[in-house]
Amino acid sequence: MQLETITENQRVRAAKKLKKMFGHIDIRTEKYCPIRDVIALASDKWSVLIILYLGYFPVLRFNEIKKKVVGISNKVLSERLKNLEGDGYLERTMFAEVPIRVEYRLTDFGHSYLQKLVDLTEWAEKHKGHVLSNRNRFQKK
Amino acid sequence: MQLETITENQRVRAAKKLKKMFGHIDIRTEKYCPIRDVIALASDKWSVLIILYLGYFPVLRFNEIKKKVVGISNKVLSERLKNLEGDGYLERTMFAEVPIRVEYRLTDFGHSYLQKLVDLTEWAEKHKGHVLSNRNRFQKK
DNA sequence: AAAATATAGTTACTTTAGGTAACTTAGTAG
DNA sequence: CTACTAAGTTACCTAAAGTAACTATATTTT
Repeated sequence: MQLETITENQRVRAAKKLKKMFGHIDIRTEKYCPIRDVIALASDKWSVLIILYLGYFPVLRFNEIKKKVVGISNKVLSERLKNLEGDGYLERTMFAEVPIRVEYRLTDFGHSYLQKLVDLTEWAEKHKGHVLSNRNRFQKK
Repeated sequence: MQLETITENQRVRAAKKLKKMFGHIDIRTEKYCPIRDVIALASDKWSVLIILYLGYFPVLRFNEIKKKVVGISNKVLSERLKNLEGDGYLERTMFAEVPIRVEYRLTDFGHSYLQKLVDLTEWAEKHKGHVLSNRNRFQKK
């Protein structure tokens, strides 16, 4: 099993940031909580996969996304695209051709979020072995 | 409205990382996908809030978490704690007192994930105004 | 002229996950 | 012997997610 190497320094920095965050925003009473109101919409697996694919392929059409994000249904893809567009992560361009053509691409804001997701994905890729072996061991108990 | 300032450089770096990721792991065919198998479990709003609170308050008991993570039910809190423990983010210590006492704290691995969540939360905090004004405008259409 | 094709969805229906509230367990205090 | 406490669990109900068939529209094929 892999040893985690979080330094004391990193831990202290995180604690400081949290103190700042929890000091300024009280997640309980704040009208807008960054987790509940921002992250919650854009951090489910489908949205994350959509954004990552749009980070890799700058322009994708509805059915292209559907092929890449294996397992997603029309209904959920359509919902997620609408939400992500609504929150400003991506833009939708419709061409009045027949059959209709619609293109999706990340906005600048979407690219800003993409940076965070790439970080997170790298982290997950690095640690997935750890998670999965833990999960296995736990289930056997 | 706020202007996003993602440099061309950052964008290129993200693209390179993605190329590397998409080159090595094919999210479609991989047996274990970091998004579907790791991130998906630990990125829902309840899990994120639990981990952030455990980052700020190093040790918390069941009912303490429940009070802090306002709105969570016993059932969901219990489920999330079990999942997060199972995947190795936190450890559970039970004291055979009466009434029973149970303590939760982050593992080293949990602290490693906490770093990413703090980053993400900072980002969300910084950009929540942007998201919410977009959302508003979009709904009015 | 009728039928088939293509894309980007939508709709009706089923299944699963999430939320609500009452209940459980065990030992101590009154 | 009744009440209380902490940490859950259980039964029930609602909301979200998944499934599969359907729609609109103009072009292409038969």
